[in-house]
Amino acid sequence: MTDTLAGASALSGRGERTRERILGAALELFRERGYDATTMRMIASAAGVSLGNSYYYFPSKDHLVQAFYWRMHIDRVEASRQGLVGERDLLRRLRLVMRARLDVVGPYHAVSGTLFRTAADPQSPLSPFSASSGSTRRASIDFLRSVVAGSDARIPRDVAPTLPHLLWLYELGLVLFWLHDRSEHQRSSYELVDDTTDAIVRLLSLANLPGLRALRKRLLHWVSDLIEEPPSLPPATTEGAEGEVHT
Amino acid sequence: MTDTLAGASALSGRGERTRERILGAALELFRERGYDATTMRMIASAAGVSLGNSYYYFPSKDHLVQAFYWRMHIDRVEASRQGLVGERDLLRRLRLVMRARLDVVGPYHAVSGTLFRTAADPQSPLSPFSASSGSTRRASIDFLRSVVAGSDARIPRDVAPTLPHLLWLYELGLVLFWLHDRSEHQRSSYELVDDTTDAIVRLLSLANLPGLRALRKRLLHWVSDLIEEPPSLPPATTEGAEGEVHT
DNA sequence: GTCTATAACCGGATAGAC
DNA sequence: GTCTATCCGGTTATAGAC
Repeated sequence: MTDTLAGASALSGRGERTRERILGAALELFRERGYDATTMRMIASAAGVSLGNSYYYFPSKDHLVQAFYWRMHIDRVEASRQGLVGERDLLRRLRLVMRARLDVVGPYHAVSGTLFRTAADPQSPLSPFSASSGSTRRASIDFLRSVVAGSDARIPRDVAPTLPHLLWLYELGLVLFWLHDRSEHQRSSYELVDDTTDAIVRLLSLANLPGLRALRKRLLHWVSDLIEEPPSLPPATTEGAEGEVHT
Repeated sequence: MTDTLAGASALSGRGERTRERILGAALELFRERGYDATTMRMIASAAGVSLGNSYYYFPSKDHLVQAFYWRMHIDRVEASRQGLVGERDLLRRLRLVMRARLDVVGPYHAVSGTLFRTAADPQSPLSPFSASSGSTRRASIDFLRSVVAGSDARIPRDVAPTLPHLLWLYELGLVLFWLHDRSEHQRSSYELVDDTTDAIVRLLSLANLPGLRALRKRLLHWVSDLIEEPPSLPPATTEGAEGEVHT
């Protein structure tokens, strides 16, 4: 139950539209003025609602960021849809979706550092690894799984189940690089996509080489350590008790 | 001039002691209650100074975190000193200093996520890549250079100049893993140190293999992209004009 | 359930007097 | 260098309207 908030949830038509107006105003202001310089009071007035009402839909400023992540996921899936149809080559499919990933966040490059700030804290609900990021995380991993599954590549049996998680981690690293990318239009990041997707596909085809088998075991071990779902919370508590960090 | 603040700077004896009292109180409170729950008012009163006076020494709460980073660097160098004496084996030297890195931050594990939060923003002066982190960054890289130089390992000519930077990046990744490490006493992170320092030394000895030469070029290219000193600011401005993100 | 309006609290940051 | 007073914005609380 810590997890429902990402998407549209169950809101009547009117509420839905209000929520959308607030989120839209927020994202626009974030892009224009940055995160810190955008006050909740501004967002409310730009959306034409009261401050209190903003908090009705988004319990905190951070929740707007969470909604932003979800939006980016949706947009990215949408942006890749066309290109994926009929494309069976794994390299091309990976390149496509990773480029799409960068495309959708592109307009937010200047703010993204600040937006991701909170996400860097593992204790924060906004951490990509947290329970409350679960829906976005799972949706992303599922998407990546479908990207692989839709290709004609043969994936080694033991790698297959972990591969989507690995790709998700890779994507996280990519975004981290992108954040620090000072080249114009983040061209470097796009080049990095080309280079690394290529490397990934190569490594996959080499994974059966005896010399790499040990390394592969190691890698899978470490990834599972990191990716493992956090221990489920005691069943008693129902509220969003994420560890009282944000007091 | 954006860079002086990390260490002790030029303060009279009294100021020096006051600064130290404030920093000490802050770090203690951070460990005990976490970053967010520790208010500047608490820090000031624990240090026996007024709120305003705290701000005289640390222009923002973030600056306390910057001082924390510097302190960690110092402590880590100190913690490694003994063990490095007389040790010429590169693997052992690396393992030693990386373990020391984890040792010194250990007591801060619970808070570190929050402390590193701001650091995740590339625009923030606290970013490890920023100009104002320059002194700590350079000191760390210099230290790593000395760790390599003090060993009897032969480093390929083209790798040698970049190796300290590479190790610094590796260390960053290590700390990132450590942040998310939920094993008791972060044992996983220590195992990761053992595994990866080993891998690094192996890779170094293999770097001359023809198959790896292209990969090496690639890697060095990407690292230089990331590590490159940010373009120096226009000479006119003297103040800490880091990009007005924190308003 | 959706929304407004308003006041208040709290903590980071600043101004300016001593 | 040190203080007190004040501002500003995220957040909460309340009380009530549609």
